[in-house]
Amino acid sequence: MLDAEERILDAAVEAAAVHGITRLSVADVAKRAGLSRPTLYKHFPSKEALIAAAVQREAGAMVGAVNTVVDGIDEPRAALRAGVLLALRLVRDHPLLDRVVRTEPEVLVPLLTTDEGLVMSAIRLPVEQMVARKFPHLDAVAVRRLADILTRLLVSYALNAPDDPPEIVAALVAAVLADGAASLPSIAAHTVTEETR
Amino acid sequence: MLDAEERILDAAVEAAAVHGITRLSVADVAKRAGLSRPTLYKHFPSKEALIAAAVQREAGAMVGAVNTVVDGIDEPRAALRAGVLLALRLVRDHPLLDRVVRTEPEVLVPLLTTDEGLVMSAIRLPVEQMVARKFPHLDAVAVRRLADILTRLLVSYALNAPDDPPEIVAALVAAVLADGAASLPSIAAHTVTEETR
DNA sequence: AGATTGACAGATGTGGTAAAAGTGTCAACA
DNA sequence: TGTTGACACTTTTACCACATCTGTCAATCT
Repeated sequence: MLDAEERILDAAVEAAAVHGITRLSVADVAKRAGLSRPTLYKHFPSKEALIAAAVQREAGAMVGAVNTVVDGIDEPRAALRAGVLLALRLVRDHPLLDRVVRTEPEVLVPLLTTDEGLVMSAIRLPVEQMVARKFPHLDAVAVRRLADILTRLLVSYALNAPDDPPEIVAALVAAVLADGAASLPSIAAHTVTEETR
Repeated sequence: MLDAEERILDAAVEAAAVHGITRLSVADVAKRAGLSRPTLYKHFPSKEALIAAAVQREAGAMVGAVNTVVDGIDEPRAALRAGVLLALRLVRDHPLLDRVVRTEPEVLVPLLTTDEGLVMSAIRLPVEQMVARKFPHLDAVAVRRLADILTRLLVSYALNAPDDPPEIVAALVAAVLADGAASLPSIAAHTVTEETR
């Protein structure tokens, strides 16, 4: 049998994807995990801690996957494009994130505005580390600023799906951030077909 | 005496900045404009039309100001920087916009997500036209994509104020979009002092 | 003993309703 | 012609009874 806490986190993500974040109840999570509420409270001290652990696990998995892809490519612009592409696909295909953005986006507002941009700062850290590894010639300040721009674009694409497919967007962002507007015409239609998995 | 409709729009913006968008009442607007509700309804057929006219006027003024500044500068990167700087200052100093983002950002959610990104598409049009004028060597598709990125960044900065001052952000965005990451180190501290008005 | 659970107290959220405020439109007035 | 008090209708607010949920026991089971 899987680790109990992993099973509980799976149940939490599943329940949230079905009923939404605002309607998430620990009774529902416990039932899906095959145990009762008091047992669940032995593993997680509160509902808030349960949610925090779940989002941390989901976000960590995404960051790890993107990190792996990025580190497997030497050339900065190609690595950037592959990382952005994977990130776009992960957020688009994540059932819970998709559910929240589509049906209850208002819960994201406090995370994006009030809490000093909690989401922004959480995403910016791994993004900044990746940028630092791929653009070693940039100093720390330039890295931070480039990471800020990239983070804002990623959040924007996650909240408001672009018209173009992820392959185009990834190639576009990588081209502009790496080489500026002058490199834009190099993003031709063939990029789509050859990159489509 | 000023034109009645202009006075009504002034009153509407003022009332919304004080009481918020959700608490905006046409009785309040009428009182501030120095007339009664029935008279106000002679000028605007409904509350919805009044709000639409107000945001259209405010947005139009901003777009016009940015357009003027951008068209006064030939060099693309400098024009881009000046336009972004002015846009950042305008949104930061706009009392109503500031009030909405700070105290009732949830009203922005439907505008940014559901309505097919009504705000995004409204802002993208003038941005796209400016980009097309300043980067004439780019084809229509490249212009649209560059404008999309610029629009997303502007909206992001409006919703979530950056750590750096507008002068830095403007120089940064202009440098990256025009020439890519390689041009980043050229954004030094002197840029701030010499640009601060 | 260690893990699990039914059951409880307090907090939180839901549904329904009556009062209040707001919208849009008259006919009457200046 | 331009303005407004007053009206019907809709939407919002305030309240309360009720249901649900959270977090924590002591009791139960293995």
